[in-house]
Amino acid sequence: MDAETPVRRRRTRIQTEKRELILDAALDVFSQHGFRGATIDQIAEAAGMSKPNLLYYFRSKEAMFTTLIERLLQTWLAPLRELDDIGDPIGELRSYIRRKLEMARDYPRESRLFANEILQGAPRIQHLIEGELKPLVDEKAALIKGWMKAGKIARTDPWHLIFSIWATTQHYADFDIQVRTVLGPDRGGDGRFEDAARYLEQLFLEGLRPKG
Amino acid sequence: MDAETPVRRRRTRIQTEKRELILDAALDVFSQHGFRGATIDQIAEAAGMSKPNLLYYFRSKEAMFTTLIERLLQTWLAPLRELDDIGDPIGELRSYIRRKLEMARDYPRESRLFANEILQGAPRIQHLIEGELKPLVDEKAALIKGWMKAGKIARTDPWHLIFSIWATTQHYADFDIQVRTVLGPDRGGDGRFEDAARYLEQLFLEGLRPKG
DNA sequence: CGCATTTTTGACCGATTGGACAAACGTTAG
DNA sequence: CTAACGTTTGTCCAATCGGTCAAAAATGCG
Repeated sequence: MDAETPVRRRRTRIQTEKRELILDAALDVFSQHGFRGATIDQIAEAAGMSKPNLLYYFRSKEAMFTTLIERLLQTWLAPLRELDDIGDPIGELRSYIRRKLEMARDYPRESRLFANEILQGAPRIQHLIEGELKPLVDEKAALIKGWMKAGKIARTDPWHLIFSIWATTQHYADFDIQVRTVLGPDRGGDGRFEDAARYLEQLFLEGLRPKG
Repeated sequence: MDAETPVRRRRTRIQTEKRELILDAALDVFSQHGFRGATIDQIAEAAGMSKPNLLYYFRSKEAMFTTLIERLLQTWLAPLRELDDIGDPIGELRSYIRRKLEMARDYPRESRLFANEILQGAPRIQHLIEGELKPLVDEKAALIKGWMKAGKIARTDPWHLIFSIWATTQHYADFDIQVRTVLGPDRGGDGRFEDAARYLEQLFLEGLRPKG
């Protein structure tokens, strides 16, 4: 039944707490070194416990990873789920971009872990991309297409529009080192996310052609 | 003197050929599994030779990787180097975006290898980012800033503009699996790069706000 | 308290890893 | 032919890996 915990029936308070502790440490290590680059010993040390103790709460390294990434995907897709037909389309897209950028700022580990998995060809989550992500994107693409037909936003490809929002926002988490290095000590500080937010808003709404 | 080959003075024709063969195989394996995920045995098999034979041409796994990524960075930055003040600014940016997208299409292995390294915090190429990439970006950012002052393109942040071009184009190499899965069998075929090119041109030039 | 259950750990194991090394093989110039 | 040099490989090694296991420690419970 339960493939992750050694306990069949019910989950102890300690088990719940320790599992969360381990998952947090595992997120640290996995996001920094990838699945193969991470070792159970590293995760154990980050969690402040012994290796066999980790394997008491998770049956394998793989189990930690899948538990982590399945949970992660949900929070990662939440902003897209909230995209709906209530407000005005431009405002909806603007706040979606803003929320995705905030997630890149506040949850860079999650973004990197996801990026790492996709980079390697998504060997462990391909079924989730097909079964969850694709249907959601198709649904939202249809919504966006409706906005285009109604003349609310410019006509273009909704799928690639979503890709470009993902790419530009997650770039600030996944390529953080490069961004900060290129921006330098002064411009690469905490303010870089506000700069990015301002820039992206202009890019997506106005483009680069001069107004004159 | 030469830290990579076993031969001090000169490089044989066989050495030159075999080193290229190995580097190509190494690019395959490294780009798919990352540095730690790749094994010398995998590279050896991909190159059709034995493991000790590999280590005759490259003193270590690390030597293969650094040789590969240092060379790669040059070709990867070439399109940005070509950005200059000759043509009109809009056309320059448009062709830069097109060339970067073509590179994502034609050299996905290089893109993924680079992305993988940056994701892990660029432990092996940080000096290149500081010493080569940053100065180049600063130089081109100044060029773009001149275009803005001259009213040739809209005023915005040149650094983040460059980031967004990198992010959107490389996304089609690095997140290829996700892109193809989400687009589905029909739209995710070979035509996806033309669709992306059309979309990105509109995004960067016009943005999403309707013209009416 | 005493007993059962849960939690923790030291010791250990087989497999895989990057790499060393010497011997064998191939090639070429004298 | 043969000596010298470049190339290739079988074998081996220490380190590290994910994971097991039995026993000890802690905890909960009557």
